[in-house]
Amino acid sequence: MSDTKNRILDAAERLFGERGLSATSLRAITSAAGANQAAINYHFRSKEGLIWAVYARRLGPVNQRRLEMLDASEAKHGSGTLPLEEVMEAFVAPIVQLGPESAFCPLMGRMYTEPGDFLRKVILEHMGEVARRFTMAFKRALPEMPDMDLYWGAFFTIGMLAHTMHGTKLLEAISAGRCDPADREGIAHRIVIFASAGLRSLVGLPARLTHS
Amino acid sequence: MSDTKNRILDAAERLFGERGLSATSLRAITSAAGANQAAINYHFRSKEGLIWAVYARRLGPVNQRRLEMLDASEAKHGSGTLPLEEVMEAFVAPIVQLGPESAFCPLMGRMYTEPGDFLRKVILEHMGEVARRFTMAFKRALPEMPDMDLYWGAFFTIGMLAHTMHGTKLLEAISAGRCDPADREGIAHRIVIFASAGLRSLVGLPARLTHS
DNA sequence: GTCTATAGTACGATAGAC
DNA sequence: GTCTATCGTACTATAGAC
Repeated sequence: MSDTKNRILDAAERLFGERGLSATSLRAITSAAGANQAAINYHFRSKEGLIWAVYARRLGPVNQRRLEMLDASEAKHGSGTLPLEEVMEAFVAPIVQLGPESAFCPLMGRMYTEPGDFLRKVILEHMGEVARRFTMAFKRALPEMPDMDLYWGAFFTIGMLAHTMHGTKLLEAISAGRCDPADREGIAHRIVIFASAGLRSLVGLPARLTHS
Repeated sequence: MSDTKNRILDAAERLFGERGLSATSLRAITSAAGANQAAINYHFRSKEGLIWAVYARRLGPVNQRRLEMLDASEAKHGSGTLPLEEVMEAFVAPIVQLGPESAFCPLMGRMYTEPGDFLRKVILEHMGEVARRFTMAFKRALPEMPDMDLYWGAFFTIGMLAHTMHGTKLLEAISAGRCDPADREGIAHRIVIFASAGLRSLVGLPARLTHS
């Protein structure tokens, strides 16, 4: 792959993350990459083609690592029940540990909230296998849990995760700078603990809706 | 307030929510509102002025309701410990129950993730009082909890909430349409239960980080 | 594979009549 | 308070030389 192509991908990843997809012009990207305006059209055909390539370059490895960790957990526990925290960690750790220095994090965090239909195709293409495998795994980890509660819990978990990936400026504001966003292992563990406890708490929810 | 001004606000709220802030042109807004291009400049001075007005119109009432519910809870329990679920409900319910028909929901959901510095000023202006009051309330609900864990938990809770506000298309995809996003009371209760359990689970976390 | 040059369109903002 | 008309700028995409 040409050097120019990679420089464009790097610049696009950073600028898309900082300014959003629609607010980032191809001019700004080629300028930051030290490339010519026409290079994007040559290498990626269009702005959408570039966006697709930016996501594809990072999502593949992250999802591969997720599935590897899940494979390891399933191999370890045979056909028995899977520990919820282990499944959750396989889902959470590979993306959290991209690290705060990765320019891809804000894009990962906005993957589900960026407007436009185009990103949906990216999600469908890249997340299908992960969604299937982890849905099965969560059911093996919480066999007594009704499917509906599990769907809600997975939805909430993805929300926490996306919000955390997008950025920790809000966390620094909330904590007046006392929480350390660079501690990726701590973040991953906190998400695993919080989401696992939250997921378990939804079991048999209707009976508990009377708390108020 | 003039009729045109309100029609512009309604159209802007809807289009900003559907397409994002930077991808929505003032032309599209005035066209949808049946107003003249120049009307936005007359009423709101600029695109940023319009965005500010769109947020201000909805954030005020939501945050007022949050504080009212918190006031009621504090009045009920005197100077004692506050029930965590009650504080959480005061924070969550007023925004969740905007209802899926409210065009403001996606904007609320992207409030923390839309790129650009301008929205930060909106947040600072409108969320300061809520942040102060609820930080104190959560500490009263979980007096034994270290501040740091509480900040993390609040951060995660805001993430779940924002993600849920933004839209439930992902939830419908996950659940194959079997979860009902129109059941706002059910959503609010699920968030309250999930986030409260998650928050409690973070207490004394370091000792439990050895699970893996 | 990289460049220059440009077509064709859309943008935010404003001036000035009514 | 609402209109028409327009300025100046920025955009994506492409054609065609090298």
